[in-house]
Parts: sequence; structure tokens; C-alpha cells
Amino acid sequence: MARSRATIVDIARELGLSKTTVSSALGGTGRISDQKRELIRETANRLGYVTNRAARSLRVNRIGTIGLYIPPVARSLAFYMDFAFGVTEGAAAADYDVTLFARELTPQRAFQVDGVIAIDPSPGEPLVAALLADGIPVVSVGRYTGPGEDRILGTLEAHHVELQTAILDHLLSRGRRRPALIAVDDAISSSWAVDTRNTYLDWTRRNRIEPRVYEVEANASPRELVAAITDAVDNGGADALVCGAQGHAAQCQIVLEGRGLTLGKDLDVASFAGAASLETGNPLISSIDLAPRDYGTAATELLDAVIGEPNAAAVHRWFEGASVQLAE
Amino acid sequence: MARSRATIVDIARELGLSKTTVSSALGGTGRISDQKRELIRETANRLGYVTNRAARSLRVNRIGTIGLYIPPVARSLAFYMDFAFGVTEGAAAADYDVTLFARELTPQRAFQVDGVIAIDPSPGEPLVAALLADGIPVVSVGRYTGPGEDRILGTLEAHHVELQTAILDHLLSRGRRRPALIAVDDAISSSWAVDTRNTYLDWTRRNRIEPRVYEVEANASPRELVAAITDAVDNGGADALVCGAQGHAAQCQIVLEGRGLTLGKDLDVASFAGAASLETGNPLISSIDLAPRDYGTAATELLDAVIGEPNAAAVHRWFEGASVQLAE
DNA sequence: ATGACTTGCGGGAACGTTCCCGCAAATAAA
DNA sequence: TTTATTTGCGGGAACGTTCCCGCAAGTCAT
Repeated sequence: MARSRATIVDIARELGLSKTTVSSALGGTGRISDQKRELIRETANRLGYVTNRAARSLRVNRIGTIGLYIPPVARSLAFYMDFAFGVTEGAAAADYDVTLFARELTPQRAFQVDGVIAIDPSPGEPLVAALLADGIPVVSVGRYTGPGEDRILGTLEAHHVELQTAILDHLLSRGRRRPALIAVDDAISSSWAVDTRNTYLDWTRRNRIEPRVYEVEANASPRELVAAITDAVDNGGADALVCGAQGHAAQCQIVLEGRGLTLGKDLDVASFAGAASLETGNPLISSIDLAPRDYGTAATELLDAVIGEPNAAAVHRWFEGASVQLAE
Repeated sequence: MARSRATIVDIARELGLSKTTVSSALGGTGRISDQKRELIRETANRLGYVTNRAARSLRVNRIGTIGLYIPPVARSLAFYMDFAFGVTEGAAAADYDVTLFARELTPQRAFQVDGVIAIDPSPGEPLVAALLADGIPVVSVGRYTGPGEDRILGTLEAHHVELQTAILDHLLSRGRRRPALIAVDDAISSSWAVDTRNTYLDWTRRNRIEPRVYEVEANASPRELVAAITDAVDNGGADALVCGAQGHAAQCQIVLEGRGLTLGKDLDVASFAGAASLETGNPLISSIDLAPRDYGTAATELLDAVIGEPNAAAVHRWFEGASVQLAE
């Protein structure tokens, strides 16, 4: 297999020391003279030593790995990809590996992690429920509701309501009194989807505006999306389109400009999920940058913290990295 | 931490047997009577036993984990997401975990895997080169060229040339003699990007057709894409648009229909990367379904095979799961 | 009956760490 | 000087598996 690597005893033998000394020198523990510690470190990477995680795990009873669960319904969204890489980044900093959880995992695999991050879990998501039932530390990004929800150790949320309200208020300040919401359909009932809908409805109620909600599937074909847009503009009389799903604002732009309309003048377009390059970079489209990468590392940090004290009370933390880009 | 689980000796004690017996019963090795083997299996999952992978890894000198490397330039493409989940699926079948490799990995982490799958590596991709230099078994999906390329143990490729040629031939059979290629720009020089360009150019040469190549960035803004499409149709006189990047065909459709053109009549649109729901499902758009999920599991199977015999000659394997959907 | 062979199981070492202890030498306090 | 205390290091067990043996009892051929 992989050519056998140098171990801690190889280093010890090389220097005429004991493995205990080498171990504590490398681990930063114990009482070792500074010169000796440095010497050990040098020879360690001279010999190409890399610590055997299996042996360490066995000894310290810690896996050194966190699981990442991404719901199947959303797998095609680029947001989750960036989030995933944010997680690996944060994990590397805290010396964790990240393993991908497919939906159907055997219970076997569930125990090969110190904890898991579940992003946008649907209510009662079976995998999350199973993990909770087994006592695995779980951090939910977005709120989880369902069986075992009281065992969730940490929840990380972005200020969706405030950010989205800021965009709606901005549209209003630009004189748009008939903004329509192009929403993803209810099949995704993550707390984000729920918040989005409620924020819009509450906002219309507060401002005495008639709500216009147009539903499309998360992975809608362009045809369906165009239909929704057309419906909103022609029949609904919308003067602004607010898109829930990533990528939709870009499509709106193409459709509207194809019809000879000018963005920012005839109509406004805004995006609630504009993290990807598609929406950002267009100064005419107000959008929320969820900063998925940072979001991911924040989730890892939270998980690391709650793994540390597994029977503390549930932690709720806000992610402050998201921001809103207002048009003009 | 995780509440301590039953071990193999717990089972042995419970049944008055030795740990050796239990181990071989569970592992399917050794000589054990069938009743006893069954009895052991029963009590194992009665006690909720799950094998400690750290201990096993330590003993058998095998990690039980494969790394998955996805190039940063392409992270936003849904194709890779599906591919990744295909990998986890195949990995689970062969009892591997899958860990995500961020670009900047410490050498430490590189040794915590039995092998890695690199999808669409750019020539000389530093991470792949580093892995190869360290003797880690690497399977490349798409061809890898660059330092250490002779140490690549396996390469998996789809029949891009044949599939793409089939689409181009089909366009020609429909009377389209001026198909334009909307290609991703040269920043992505994976073998796929190279093949795509060459296939198109070779095909135009063979058929004595003037090539029309329009470059956009992989993550082009809609504005840039629209510009390229407009350019191709208005200035280039294209009668068909062939899209290299995923999602672009869908945008083409919107733009063209927005201009009052009818797909399949006034103009044809085809996609070389139509795996996502955006392109498929539209019978008017010819497209290649790369079957990313199956592609991923095939890659895992290949990796598993080459890990088995690390000093065999390099294996090249064709992925047969991709298919082409022709319009009409 | 005697020998050869098979079946069913157990003892014990080893994988590479970490961590609890112990112990000598050096230093500080008395 | 004597007595504490600190500093620097090493011995050895333990984590949970797997795997090489060995050994008794049973089966079969001679």
C-alpha cells in the first residue's frame, strides 16, 4: 500500500530518545528543553514524519472528522458547493477532516465522525433525526425542527429577515410598490424558505401592499421560470421582481432585457440569494451576499465549540458575514 | 465525547467467547460454525456494536478513506456536485469514506487517504502534482498532464469526442451548416475543454465549414453571455448554437425566444454539458447527459481497483454511461 | 486401533499513539 | 549541609482491531 512512513519511534531511535519524549515534543505537551524540542521537530520533518491519525484516534477516543450533510433537493445549487469548501477550510484550521454524507448512510458511518454540520435541513429530515437519536453532536445551519430537535447542540443562522427587509425597503424607497416574489416552491421547507416567504408577506402587510407570490421549483426549467416572470409582469403588474433562488435574478434580467425593458428604469430586479457570480457584479440588481464560504467556516467553528462541551445548553449563534448590496 | 460504544470484547464477554472468534465471525473469516456466527452477529447489533475504524486502520494499515479533489475554477458548476455524490455512493459500497480536499491542503492531510480522485485537473495542477510526488494513488477523471503524470494510476474518460461529434452531425443532418460554439475560455484547460474545442474545429474542417468560436468565462455574467449569443447570431450568422458550459443552453433559449425566434425552426440550440435539469427535459435541445452521478461511482470503482495493485501499469478506462439526447 | 486430516475456537502480539506515573539530576529554599 | 521543589526525560500500559499460531476434539481412511 502506501509506502510505510516514519513513526514516532523512528525519530526516537534516530536521536537516542524515548518515544514519550518525542511525542510530547511534537504535541507541545510535557516538560522538554527548548533545544531538544526544536531538534525533534527538525528531524521529524527531515524524516517526513506525519502523525498516524488512526493511532491517535484510537488512543484519545476522538475521530478527527466532521460530517457534512447537504440536502438532496438542493444539491444543484452552487451555494452549497461554496459552503462545503468553507467548511473544509475551517475544518483544516481545527485539524478536522470533512467527510461527505450521502443521504442514505449506514449507521456504521454515522459513528466515524465527531459531529456533523447539516445545512438547511428540512423539518424532520430523517438523517438528522437519526444522528440526533444516536447522540451525535449536530450543528444545524438554519433551524431544524422535528424529532430530536431539543438535542441539536448548535444552530447557526444568518439575518435573513433583516437583510431581505432591507432589500424590500430599498425597492420601496425607489418607488416600487408592486414587488413580486419569485419563490421556490414549498417542497423545500427549510427554515430559510419559510423565512423568505414570511418576510415578504409580513412586509407587504406592514406596508399595505398586495402580495404577489409566484412559485417555481428549485430546479425549474427556464421555460417555467419565464412563464412565472411573464405572469408576474403581465398579469400581476409587478414593477419589481424579487428572486428567492440563486440564478433566477440572472434569468430575469435576460428575459426583461429581451423584452426591451431597462433594468432599474422600467423595472427592478433583486435577489435574496445572490452569492454566486451570476447575480453579483451587476450594480443594477440588489442582492444578498450570503458569503457561503465564510458561512461554512463559521459553522465549523460552532461545531468545534459545541463538540468541546457536549452537554452544555443548545447554542444559537448569528452569522454576521452576510451583507446586502443595494442597487445604484 | 460520544458515549462509549460496545467493543468486540464486550460481545465476547457477553457470549463467553474470545475476541478472536467474534472478530472472525464478524469479518467473515476463519472457521466458525454457522450457528455461532449467526449468534454473534445478532448480539453484535443487539448491543449496537459498530466497528472502530481507527483500530482497524491501525492494525491493517489502511485508512478507509478516499480524497476527492475538485478544481476551484469549476466549483460553481452543479455537475461536480452530482459527481461528488456519485463518488460517496460508490465509496460507501466499497466501505470508504470520502473527504473533501480543499486546494491548499497540508501534506499532513494528504496521507490520511488511501487514494484520491481528481476531477478535470488542469495541466500541472499543483495539488495533483504534490500527491503524485508523494506516491499517493491518484485516479484522474479526464486526462492529467504535468509533473508526475506517469505516476497516475488510473484515468477515466467519457467519450466526449464521439458524443459531441454525434451532436454536430445531427445538427448538420438538420441542415444547420453554420453552428457556432459558445465555449468556455482557455482559463479552464482541462482535457475536457481541450477536447471540446478540438472536436468542434476538427469537425468544421472535415465538413468544410467555417468555424465560429465564441468564448465566455466559465462563470460568465448573463450580460457577457448575451453579448456572445448576440454576436454569434447577428454578426456570425450562426444557425445553431452549441454550448460548452452547463446552463448556457438554457440561457440561449431564453435569449432567442425573447427575440421572437423559435427553437428548432429558426435556430437550433445544443449543449455539450447538459447533465443538469436545466438543459434536459427540453426535447428541442440536443444535449449530452454526462450522468455525473454514475460517472462519480465509476471513478470510485476505478480507484478502488488501482489501490488494490499499486504497482501495476497505469489503467485507462472509458466511462460508458454518458449518452446523447438528440432533438426531435 | 493408529495415524492423518479437518473443524472450531482461543492466546497473544502487534499496529502507533498518548498519558499516567516514576525517577534522577539540577536548582532553590532552609 | 539538608530538605523541598522543579526540570527533563523514560517505562509501560492502554485504546480496539486483526492475524498468526496453537491446541483439543472430532472425522475419516487404513
